[in-house]
Amino acid sequence: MERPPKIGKNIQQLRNSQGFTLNVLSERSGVSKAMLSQIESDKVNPTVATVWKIAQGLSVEIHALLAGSVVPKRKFLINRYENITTLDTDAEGVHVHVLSPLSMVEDLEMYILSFEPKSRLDSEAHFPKTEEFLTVVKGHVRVKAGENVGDLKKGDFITYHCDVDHTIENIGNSEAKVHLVVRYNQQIDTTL
Amino acid sequence: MERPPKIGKNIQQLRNSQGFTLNVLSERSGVSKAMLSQIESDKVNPTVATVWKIAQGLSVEIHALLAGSVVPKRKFLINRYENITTLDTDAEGVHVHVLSPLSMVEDLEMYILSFEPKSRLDSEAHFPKTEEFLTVVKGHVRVKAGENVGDLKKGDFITYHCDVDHTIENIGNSEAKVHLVVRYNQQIDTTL
DNA sequence: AAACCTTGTTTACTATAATGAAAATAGTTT
DNA sequence: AAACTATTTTCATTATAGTAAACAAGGTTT
Repeated sequence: MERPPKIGKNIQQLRNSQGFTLNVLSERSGVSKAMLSQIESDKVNPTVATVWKIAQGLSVEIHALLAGSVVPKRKFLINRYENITTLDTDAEGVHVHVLSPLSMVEDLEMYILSFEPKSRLDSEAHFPKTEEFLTVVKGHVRVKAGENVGDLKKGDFITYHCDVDHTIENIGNSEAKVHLVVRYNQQIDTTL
Repeated sequence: MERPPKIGKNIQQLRNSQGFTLNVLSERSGVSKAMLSQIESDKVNPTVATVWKIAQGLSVEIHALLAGSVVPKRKFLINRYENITTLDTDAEGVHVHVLSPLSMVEDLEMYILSFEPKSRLDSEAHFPKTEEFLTVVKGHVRVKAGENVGDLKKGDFITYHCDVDHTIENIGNSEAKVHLVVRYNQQIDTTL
């Protein structure tokens, strides 16, 4: 996005798709229909509060209205096993395979983690709102996130927030392997 | 988010974290420092265009500034293998394990797909901007997305947009298994 | 086709976002 | 601590977002 987003079309499209008239949306959102009309034709420069009220009336996130009409780039990227970068962690016996090359996706990272017997990976609290999604591919692991603990076996799935210290450890006596998705919600949280 | 977002703290925090003064940010963004000061203390109700300019000056997406200060719910949800819902698809020999229960995550879905020999899964074009991230856990598969084709073996990773018809098929003579992440970018696209 | 209704636009006005300059506050140096 | 500098806040003014009411355009009904 190189210039301020034109949100008029987005709003109009959403309004029409839900079959709302300007009057209806005006009632639902608390924004005058005159303003709605002008916003839809990009004649004015609405405030955040107004756009937010419109989003409420349309039952969508404000992001949906601000999204620029960017032509989707059609992606088709293969990352071969032999090309996958393998990080050796500071933790003994833990190997990290980075599936998603950096900048492939804005806010998602995917890894395969392999744990030798009795090895563990300690992570400090990430940025607020970061969450991890872990699927056990092989073996037995224990996941701790803050106060919480869970033992998992092959095929189990867990999701947790990682704004607290968390660890993954191999509790079996053979190699363990997990598939890990980390989502960075780069939203700023002021409550911390 | 139940009321219009208070963006002042977000901006101030980001500005400070980058070591910018109001003057610097004013120059970088083209917004007067007086306005910046008032916005940061939530005394005014800025325009979308203004907030967007500030985001530019801070080198972040506008979304980062609008994010509400919601207290993060700390998630720790385990989905045991035996409880995982298994869908039998219309496709013969393809089994879908839904790792992430619906509504666990807004816009991410995770699956383990198992393919008996010679089986395949055809998917129609999803909503615009949907992307899939596939890791081969076992066996050999061929992925097609529109014009593109790729053969993958265990450990390979691929990401592709799926606003076109796409298929995943087992091209080996034993069971194949893949880990699939689907991300629904529910942003509105006006160019279609 | 005139009267009526429904939906969207334009107009006149008010409230307030945005600006530049001045005042205040905080932080350093002599 | 006074003098100086850097940073933020307040003030007075201008530009414009937002509103309510009138207007215009399209479609139905009688």
